[in-house]
Amino acid sequence: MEGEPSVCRELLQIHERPSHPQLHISEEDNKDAAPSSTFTVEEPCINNSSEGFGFISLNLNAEQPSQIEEKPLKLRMLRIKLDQVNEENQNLRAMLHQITKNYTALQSHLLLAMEQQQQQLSSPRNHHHQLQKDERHDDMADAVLPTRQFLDINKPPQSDDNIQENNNKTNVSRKIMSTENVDCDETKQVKLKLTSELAKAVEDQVSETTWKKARVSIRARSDTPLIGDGCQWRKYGQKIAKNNPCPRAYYRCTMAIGCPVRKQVQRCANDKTILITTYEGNHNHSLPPAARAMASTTSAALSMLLSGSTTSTAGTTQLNPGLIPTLSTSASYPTITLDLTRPSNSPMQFQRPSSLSSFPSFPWPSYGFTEQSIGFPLSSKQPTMMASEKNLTLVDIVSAAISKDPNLTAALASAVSSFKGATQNSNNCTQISVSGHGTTSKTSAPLLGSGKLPQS
DNA sequence: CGAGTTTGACCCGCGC
DNA sequence: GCGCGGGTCAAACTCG
Repeated sequence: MEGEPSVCRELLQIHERPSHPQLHISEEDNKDAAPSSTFTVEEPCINNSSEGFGFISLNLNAEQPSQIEEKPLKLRMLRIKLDQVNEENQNLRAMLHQITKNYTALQSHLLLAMEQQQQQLSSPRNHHHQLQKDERHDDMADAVLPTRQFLDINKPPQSDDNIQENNNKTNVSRKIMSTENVDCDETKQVKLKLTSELAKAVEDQVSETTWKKARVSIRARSDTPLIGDGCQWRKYGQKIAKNNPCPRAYYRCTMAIGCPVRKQVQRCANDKTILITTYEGNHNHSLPPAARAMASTTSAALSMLLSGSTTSTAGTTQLNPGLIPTLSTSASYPTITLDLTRPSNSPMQFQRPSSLSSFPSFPWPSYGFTEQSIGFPLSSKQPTMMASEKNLTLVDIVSAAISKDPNLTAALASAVSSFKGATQNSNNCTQISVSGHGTTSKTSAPLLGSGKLPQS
């Protein structure tokens, strides 16, 4: 930098690295600069015609050289420094604008992917084809959606310092609740953003659970022994539990060695068409897209349970008669149950594809599922009816349930709110049950990678 | 033959 | 300490 007008060199360097347009002028540099030099600071600005930053020139010294000589050099230096600060401020503002822009674009992309997934659920013939697309979308969604798996257990107790943070997270939930009824593009964007915030909050909150073990239980009608959930399981035991003639099967996740996630599958004693699947533990590996959706869903449910963050009445006011949270103190561990077996008065209509119009009408409305998409009804006369396409997964049921119907989220909130009060009277043995719309499923395909179905 | 299931035995926590 | 019940283990078994 010796003996040359360093400011000009600096500006050249700035042009060469527009992504980091920092102007650095030291006093040493200006000692070498000729007194008559014109100092030019370029301010970054948003270039609308192309991506990245553009520049506008700001000439700081329009004075004549003779006038410059009259002013102390220190004043000019201060002015330059001031403009440096302004420039940095502008730069940060521009970067923020760009990030916001990218974020919005990403959200739109995610929304589009979610809509495509819903369409895919409605048209099972495209199911396989769409799976590949979804996988690509899912890679992108990884940056937004939480990767927290089914549950977190054995986490350290929540400290008092986290209470304020939790309150903030609670506000995120409330914000989502409060926007449920508004339906416009802008609101969709806001909701999507808030959902993302909630997902992050979920991830944080779940890790702060005060309970050693917590579970998510899902009740769904199914004639088959298992409902696929995107994961690979191995049965390691079976037991006849008390007060239930139906055996309880124990499964362990085999997608990775040492994965601690387990699940129990048992039919309801009162209604044997209801299959109760209970998840426990936290995957120690990456999940396939379907299982990841399930993980997000169950984590969200569990998070609501663990945070007790639903003192807001926004959720309860939107409950429809089919979403009736109930409380039980029979569970050994804190358990949140998503009951997808009860019918509701949802305005969403059950769309029957024309190809199945000969089948009788079933009373269970669904979260946008068609009979075809959920693989139902399947009579014994049609045992080979699109087995792969009709593999309704638990992911489909629960994810669609929550994404399609905000009332289920509200129901969760309401249930947790009730639970919060209930836990004051009972110790860690409270079970929450949240009833959603009735969905009945019948799957013909086994679980991923599992060659055999358990004979429970 | 390997992967997955079955099933009786065993372990462990909890209540009395 | 004892019994009960839920959960897990592991050898035997099944299946492709």
